[in-house]
Amino acid sequence: MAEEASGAVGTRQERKRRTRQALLDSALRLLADTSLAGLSLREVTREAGIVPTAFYRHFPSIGELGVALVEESMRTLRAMLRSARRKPADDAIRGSVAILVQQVGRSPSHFRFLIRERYGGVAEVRKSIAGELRLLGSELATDLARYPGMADWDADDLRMVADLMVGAMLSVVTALLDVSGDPRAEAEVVSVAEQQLRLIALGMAHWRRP
Amino acid sequence: MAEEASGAVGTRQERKRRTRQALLDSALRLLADTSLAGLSLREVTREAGIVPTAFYRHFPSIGELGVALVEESMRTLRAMLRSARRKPADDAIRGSVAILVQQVGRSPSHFRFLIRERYGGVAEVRKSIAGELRLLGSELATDLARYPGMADWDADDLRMVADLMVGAMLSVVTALLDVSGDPRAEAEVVSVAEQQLRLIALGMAHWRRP
DNA sequence: TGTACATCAGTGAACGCGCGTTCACTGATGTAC
DNA sequence: TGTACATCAGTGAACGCGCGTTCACTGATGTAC
Repeated sequence: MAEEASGAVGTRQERKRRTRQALLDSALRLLADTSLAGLSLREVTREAGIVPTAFYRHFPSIGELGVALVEESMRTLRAMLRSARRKPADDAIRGSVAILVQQVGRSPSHFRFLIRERYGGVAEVRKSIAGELRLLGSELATDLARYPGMADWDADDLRMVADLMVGAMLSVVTALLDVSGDPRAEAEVVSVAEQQLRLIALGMAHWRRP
Repeated sequence: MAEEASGAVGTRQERKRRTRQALLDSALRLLADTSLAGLSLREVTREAGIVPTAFYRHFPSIGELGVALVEESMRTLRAMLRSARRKPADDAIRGSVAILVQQVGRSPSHFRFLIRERYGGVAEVRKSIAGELRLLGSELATDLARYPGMADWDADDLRMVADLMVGAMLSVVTALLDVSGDPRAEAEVVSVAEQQLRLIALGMAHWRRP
C-alpha cells in the first residue's frame, strides 16, 4: 500500500511522459480534420485535458510538437519496413503490399499526418519529413541491392528505382486512406498497386540489358 | 477623351474582374510561405490593397477562393498536357520531361499550390484537386491508347499505367520546386525523372507478353 | 444631349471571439540530512 | 523514520492582438426616358 491518497500514479517523471503523450495523441486526433497549420495550442490542450499554459512544460511551440509527431509516425513506417524485411514472402510484391495495407489500417492517423504535412504549411515539419523519407529511400536501395540479379546495379540506378518505389508506395497509402472502410474499393487499390509494382519490376528486369 | 477625371479605367465589370484577379494573385503570393488553412482573409485583402469587407463581393470564403485557385492552376497543368500532345518529339520521354520543367519554371506558384493543398487542411479544395487529377489521369490514359503497340491494352491497364505516370510526374514537380534556382540539381532531377519514365516504358513493353 | 434613378464595388466603424504568451501561484513529489 | 527545503507539472487571471463578419454608407458607373 505505497499509494498516496491522491489519484495520481507513477513518479513525477512518468506522469510528465504520460501528459506529453496525451498531447501528441490529442493533436493526432484533431489532425484528422485540419492540418498542423490550422491547429491551435489551446485546442490541443483542451483535448488533452490540461490548461493551455501547461503546454510549454512539454513543447516550445506547436511546430515542435509537429516534429515530435513526425518522429513518432516514422517509427511506424520503419516498423513496417522491418516487417517486410523479416518475412520475405515467395511473392515479394504481394507480401509487401499486404504489409502496407496492414500497417495503414493499424495506424491510419500517423500515415495521414505524414501525407498531409509532407508539403504542409510548417517549414520545420516539412524539412523533418523530407529528411526521414530520404533516409527511407536509402534503406530501400540497400535492400534492393541484396536481390539476386541486382548485384551489378550501380548505386545511382538503385537509388532511382528506390525513389520510384517510395513514391508509388506513398500514392498507395493515400489511396488506402481515401477508401478506408470500403473493402471492395480497398481490394481494387491493392490490385492496382500490385500491378504497378509488377510493371516496375518488369522494367527492372530489362534495365540496361542488350 | 472619353475618360473621366477619376483614375479608374474600364467598365465596372472589367474592374471587378481585375480586383478578383488581384485577390487570386495576392493569395498565391502569400501561399509561398503558408498553406491555405493558415491564410487569413485580412492578409489577402491587405496584399491586394482593398478593405477586408470588400472580399465578400468576390468570394464567400477563403475556401471558395481556394477552389478558384485550383481551377486556375489546373488550367496551367492542362495547357502543359496540350503542349506535350501538340509536338510529339522523336524522344517522347525526353520531350515530356522538358515541357514539364518549362511549365514548372513558368508558374511555380501554381504547381506549389496544387502539391501543397492536394492533401491540405481544406476539404473542399482537396476534393476539387482530387477530381481534377482523376480527370487528368483519364486524359493521359486516352493519349496512351493512341501509341502504336498499345491498341490491344484494356482500359484498366491503361488507367493503371496512367496513374503511375501521373504519380511520377507529381514527384518530379515536387523535386523541381525543391531545387528551383540550382541548375546542377535541376539537371540531376531531370535525369532521374527520365530514367524512371524509361523504366516504366520498359515495363510496359514487356507487359502481359509471353 | 440631359436628367433622374438604380446598381453595386469598395469603405470604415464596430462587434465579440479565440488566440499565444506572461506571470505569480499551488501543492504534490523528490531529496538531503 | 521524520523534518525541512527544493523542484516543477499544472493552475488561473490577465494581456493585447488579429481574426471573420455585420452593418450602414458613399460615390462612381450604368440605365431608362
